Amino acid sequence: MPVLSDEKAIELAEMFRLLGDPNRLRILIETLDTARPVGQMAAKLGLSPSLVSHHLRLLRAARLVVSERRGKQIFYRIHDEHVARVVADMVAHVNEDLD
Amino acid sequence: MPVLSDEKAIELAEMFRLLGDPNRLRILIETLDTARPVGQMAAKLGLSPSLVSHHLRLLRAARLVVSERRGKQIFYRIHDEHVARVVADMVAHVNEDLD
DNA sequence: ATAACATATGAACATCTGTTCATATGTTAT
DNA sequence: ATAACATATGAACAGATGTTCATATGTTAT
Repeated sequence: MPVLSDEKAIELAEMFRLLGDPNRLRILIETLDTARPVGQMAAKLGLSPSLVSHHLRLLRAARLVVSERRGKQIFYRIHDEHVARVVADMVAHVNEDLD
Repeated sequence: MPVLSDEKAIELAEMFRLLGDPNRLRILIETLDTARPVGQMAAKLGLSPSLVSHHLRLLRAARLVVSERRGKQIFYRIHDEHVARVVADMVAHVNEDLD
């Protein structure tokens, strides 16, 4: 992890920033195991479909999730395994507070 | 990655949020390979010592870095390998934009 | 003790960000 | 075409956040 260009740092930070909101993070986590439609996530998480859609737009623009239409619904799933690992590693870190 | 409690989600998001600022992320990355004093990082990154100190306080409070005094200076280094891996994985994701 | 150095802290401000609400777009039925 | 459903979009507002500046604390020398 040597020198990192400022541009890369900004791009990286942008990714992390998107994971930095509780609701947006919960939405992303929902897409980890399988593709899910907006309404289902909204219902499960107790959020308005509008809010979930707003968050998914940001996650999609940052290539953290991908979308696919199936009939009336639009399914979202995680973009790739790297993103899943990022979340998993942070979970491991948080669960390590037994100091 | 099944169900995640709301409290855990908030704690997780807080970690990611801290990595979500470019300057704060660059500071954290400086501490990845070895412990570094505040002034050195400030000089290298072109930031004021005050700003670096503010950011390090947040990173330290969130247990993302640990500090150690050596004489007049205070050295900061990454808290553990999990955090380092989180950053490395996200770097891998960003560098994968060859779709 | 005083000076010089290194870092920390608090307040203040401008900017950014998540959320809500209303409305629009697109899809599948009747 | 119309209705019902699913998601998207835009504006607007309240609250959060990064940065600066001034000042304080702590450390090593003289």
